[in-house]
Order: sequence, then structure tokens, then C-alpha cells
Amino acid sequence: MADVARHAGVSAMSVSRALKDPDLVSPAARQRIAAAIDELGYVLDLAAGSLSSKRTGFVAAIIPSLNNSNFSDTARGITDELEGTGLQLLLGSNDYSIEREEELVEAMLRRRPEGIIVTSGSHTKRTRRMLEAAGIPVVETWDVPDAPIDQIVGFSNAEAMALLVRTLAAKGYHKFGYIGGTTERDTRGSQRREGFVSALSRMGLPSGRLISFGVPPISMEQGGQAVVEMLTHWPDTEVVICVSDLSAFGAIMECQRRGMKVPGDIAIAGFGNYEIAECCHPRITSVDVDCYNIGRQAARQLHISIKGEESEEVPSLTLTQYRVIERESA
Amino acid sequence: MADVARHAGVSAMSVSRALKDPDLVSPAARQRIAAAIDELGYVLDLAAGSLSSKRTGFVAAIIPSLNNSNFSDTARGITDELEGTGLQLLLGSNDYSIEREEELVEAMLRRRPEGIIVTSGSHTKRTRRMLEAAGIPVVETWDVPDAPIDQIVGFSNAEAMALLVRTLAAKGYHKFGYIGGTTERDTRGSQRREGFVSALSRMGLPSGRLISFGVPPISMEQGGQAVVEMLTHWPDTEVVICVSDLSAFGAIMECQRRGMKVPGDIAIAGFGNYEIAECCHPRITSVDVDCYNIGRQAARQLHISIKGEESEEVPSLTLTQYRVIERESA
DNA sequence: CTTGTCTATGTTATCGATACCATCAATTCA
DNA sequence: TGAATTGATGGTATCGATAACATAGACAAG
Repeated sequence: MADVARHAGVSAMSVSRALKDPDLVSPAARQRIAAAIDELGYVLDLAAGSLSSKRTGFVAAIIPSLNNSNFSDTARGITDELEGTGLQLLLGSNDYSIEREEELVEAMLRRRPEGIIVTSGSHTKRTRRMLEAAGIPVVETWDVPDAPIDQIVGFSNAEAMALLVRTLAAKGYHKFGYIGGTTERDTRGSQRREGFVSALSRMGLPSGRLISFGVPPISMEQGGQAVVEMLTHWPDTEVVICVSDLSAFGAIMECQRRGMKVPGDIAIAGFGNYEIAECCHPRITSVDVDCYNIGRQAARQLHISIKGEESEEVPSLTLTQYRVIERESA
Repeated sequence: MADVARHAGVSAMSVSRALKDPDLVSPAARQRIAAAIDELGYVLDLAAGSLSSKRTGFVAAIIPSLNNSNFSDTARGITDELEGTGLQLLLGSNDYSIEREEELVEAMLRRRPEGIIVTSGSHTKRTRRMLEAAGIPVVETWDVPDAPIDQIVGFSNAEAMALLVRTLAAKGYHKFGYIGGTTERDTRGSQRREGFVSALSRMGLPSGRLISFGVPPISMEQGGQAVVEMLTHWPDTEVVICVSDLSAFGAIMECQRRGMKVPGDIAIAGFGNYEIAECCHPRITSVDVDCYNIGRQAARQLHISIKGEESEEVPSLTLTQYRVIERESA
């Protein structure tokens, strides 16, 4: 920056101003500075800038998996909302592992984000402590934890699943099956399973047939294998609910491969309203959970908290919408 | 850090050493320092560290889209390869826009990455200039550009597509259709289309029927719409190749919805060997392109270049493998 | 003509860690 | 036994920007 300043015949301070608040610099100087920057190929060094200004200009977010359109939609929501705020997104994925999450949180906090968005669910003790001690706003998303760290933007996965069960029961289904495990790896999946079980019992329906298969998140392929297991154990199952549309899709395809009609011989529903649910044949009955807006809202709250204006208060709990989308598969 | 040092009764320098090279500090001091860090909840500030050490400890990567398992597999490959090297990944996605790419590159370079991985294809002039001037290793992936910036890890999308055409021609197909546009947004898609056209002409087959539909990348849904258009214009088409498995899947489902048999009435093939290709019914004939290893190899080369040891030379062009996977759909 | 205000600009101290060099004690070797 | 080596530790300058304050000139108001 000193070089640029010399070239333009001004002080370094003016260069700094020209870059971050051009109005403070006279047009003539501004132009000379721009020319010098261009000639020297100068690129501002944010590390130095943030050391002195105490503002790093980015927020961190951690999602379970990149390769899952639900979560990448949330990431897109965050990015879009941050556009124009002067904040950038540092994105990490933890492959559904809370140990990996701990490493990521530490690595990110070392770079001093101004806020952080994590996917709700269980965290290691150390992760919690680090987040609480960081002194920055924290938003947990995608679920409603019992003991929140700071802010929450999410919905009850259990209730959303219960709504799906009620909707299907109203269509006359009686014998329910469920595909998807219980595990710390995928707390949202576990909550859905709990919601499934308790909804059936509340409604006085025969208790569900539960299949866990493979390590969550369950893939398409595993959805197919699981439905085979389901049909072997309980051939009279009328409707199978899967923890996500991806496994539901795998299950449907496997049934078709075996010559079974969906929903004629067996009905299958999913969760998440992925693109595939709308597009496959038969189209999959699912629960839409507004992933994109979870991201937008989380980022909006974070941004407000960071600006720290008294006038704007941020709710500690924001519930997002979900709804059942009935299609042909169930 | 000064606080920690005081607590532990050592100098700041020893704390710094205890964190980055513990062997240089006596076990007793190390333990006192660890205790002090824990008690104070101290987290190292990398911004300050990298200002003084000139090492930021991260590399940047830009992919076209998060929500595409091909590219997120590449990102996973990068992350895995970087594990244990002391380098972190800063990931960005540009939604297939080269303007957005320019912004991202600038924002990332301001944070001084030690290397950068971009998805090959067209870049804005300014992006090129910035990358060339950055003085760090640059790896372009996923394609083989005519005028590389620095290193390349990729394959010829045109040749890969030509291989698919030849494979299908060998199975007796004659009248080929292609779904997927030409555009700067998705240069890899454009290359595939060129490969398709030139392969047909080289083999003396009737020239292909080309459909562009929507803005690339083409979604599942748009694949379905495009195949309808194809069948309206050229009802005698025998086999349709889609720019990716996602549009191929949409096309297959749409055909089934209309009561057509795939591959009985029409054959359909895709590209990319996404999970869905293996899992849907019928399974989709596709081209596997080893996305994960593109990421690993790119990160490996970057890491070697960054270490800068004389003994290890990095190839400026690394071609990755691809192969046609024949399944039921074509 | 003086005082006050505003704009454009420069000077200095500082952010928090680390590179580099210096020091000192303990150990090894000739 | 003295010199050389090794290991642990500390002091100081420094990385590159920016906050905070200072200054100088232009202009308006009284």
C-alpha cells in the first residue's frame, strides 16, 4: 500500500480511504490512486486490515454435507442474504460428524468470524464451550434444540414428521413402516423417527415397523436395500415413510425393479422435497421445509446482531414453515 | 497471548511455540501453558499470525455449484487431500457465472490464499490477470483449456462425449439426439456438445438433433421438457444423450410418464455418473469422470507447489480418467 | 476581519502474533 | 578442564493495514 501511495503521490492513509470509503478522497486523488493500483497490480491485504480494524468481514457456516441439496440450498440462502452487506461466507461441511464439527469450529474461530451459523443438533462439549466463549452471535439451524447456544432458526423435525403421518393416515393408510436410523450423526433424522413413532401411538395406530440401514445419511441405494428388508419382515406394510426423499427414491426404484407398483402395491413417502421428488415417476409425497429461507433468515439475524443497532432486536427462536406436499407416491 | 503467557509464567514467544511446535518447549512449561489457555478460553488469532509469518494456511477453491454432486465430490477430494497438511480449504461457488467468479477470486485473493483451484473454462480478463499476478500456484480443473493459466487437472469433455457416442453407435444406434446448450456459463457442457457433433460427423452418421432448453445447468425438470421437444420435432430419434445424468433422469421419467418405454421406445444416456444413474429404473448409461480424484490430484499438486521443494516437480497437465458405464437405459 | 465549520489529507500508534537474534544453563567432547 | 554444542527461553522488530487524532486550506457567517 505504501508503494501505491508513493506512485499516486499521496499517503497510505488516503489509499486505504480510497478503497473502503471513496467519498472521503478527492476525485483527482482517487483517480491517481486507482491508476497506481492498476499499474502495480496491488491487491488489498485483509489480514492486516482486520488486525487493525477488528473486523474480519466474514461469517462462518457449517453444514452436515455439501452434497445434499437441502443443505446447499441453505448455504445459498445465506450467501444471497449476505450479498451487499460487506460480509462474506466461509463455508465448511462436517460430513455429519460432531468431531469433525469441533475441528471446523476451532479452525474457523481462529480466523475470527463475526458470526457463525451451525446446523443444530448435538455438539461436543468443547464445541459448545468454544461457541459460547467466542463472543459472537451464533445461530443454530434446521432444528429446535432443548438447550440452545444463542439463536435458533429452524423447525421441529418431529412435528413435521407427525404431520406427514397424520396426512397419510387421513388417506386411509393403517400399517406404517419407517426407514431411517437413530444416531447422534443425524439428529434431525432421529427426531423425525421419534415424531413418527409418537404420532402413531397418539393416533392409536399399530406401532410402526422400523428399519435402520447403513450409516446415516442414508443413500438412495440404501433406501432400496432397506425397503427390501421391510418387505421381507413385514410384507403387509401399506405405506413406508423414509427419512429423506433420497432414500424414498431408492426405495421406489427398487420396488419398480421388482415389479411392484408404487403406490398400488405399496405407498412410499419421503421428506425434504428435493428436486427429485417432483421429477421422478411416480412423484414423491414429501414434506417441504423451506431450506433456502432457513439460510436467509439465519443470515439476516446474524447480520442484524453484528450491526448491533439497538433499535433492531433479534428473536431468539424463529420457527420456519413446513408443509406436506401430496403427490402420487403415497 | 500475552495474558496466557503471564498466567503460565512464560513469555509470549513460548506460548506461540507451544501452539505451533510443542517440541521446542519443555514439558513443564507446555503443561502450564495448556492450563492457562484452557482457563482463559484463549483462541489463537490467525490473522495476526499470518501477517507476521506470511503464511495464511489456506487454499481457495471455486466450483460452479455446491448443489451438484460432481462438483461437491471434487470439493470433498480437495478437503481429504488437504487433511493433515496444515492447509484449510476456503470454498466458494459462483453459480456458473464468470462475473461472480471474478468477485469471488478478488475477495479470496485479498485474504492471501497460498494456492487456488478454479474450475476451468472461460474467465473474465480481469480474473485471469488477478490469478496470474497473484504469485501463487493456480490449478484449473475439470477441463483442458487452450490457454492455461498455470496447472491443469482435468480431461477433455469433448473426447469423453465422443467416446460415449462411439460406444452407443457400436450398439447399433443410428439417429442421435442431444440435449444441452452451448454457453459461456457452462463451458464443460458446451465442449460435450461439440464432442457430440464432431463425433457423429467423423463417423459418417446423420447429424444429430440438438435441443437447448433453459439456462445451463439444465435441471431434471428441464431435461423432461427438452425430451418432449425432441420427440415432437424428431419422433424417430433412437437415442438421446443428455449433458448430464440429471437431465437424462428427467427425460427418462417424463418418457415413462407418457407411457414410453426406455430403452424400448427410446434410449437415453447421460454424463457424470451421478448416484442417481446407478439407482434409478432403468439405470442410466453414463460417463464416469472421477470427480473425487480431480479434487485430490488438484490439491496434491497445489500442496507440492506450496511446499516448494526442488525435488518434487509438478506436471503442468494432468489428465484424469473417464470411462463409459453401460447400463439399461441405452 | 475574525471565528467557526467543513473537507481533504497526513502522522503516529496500534492490532496480535512470529522471525530473528541473543542469552544462559546443561551437557558433550577433545 | 576449557571449548563447543545443544536445548530452553526471552527481547525486539516487524508484518500491512487502519483508528484516532492533527493539520491545513477553503469557505460561510457574524
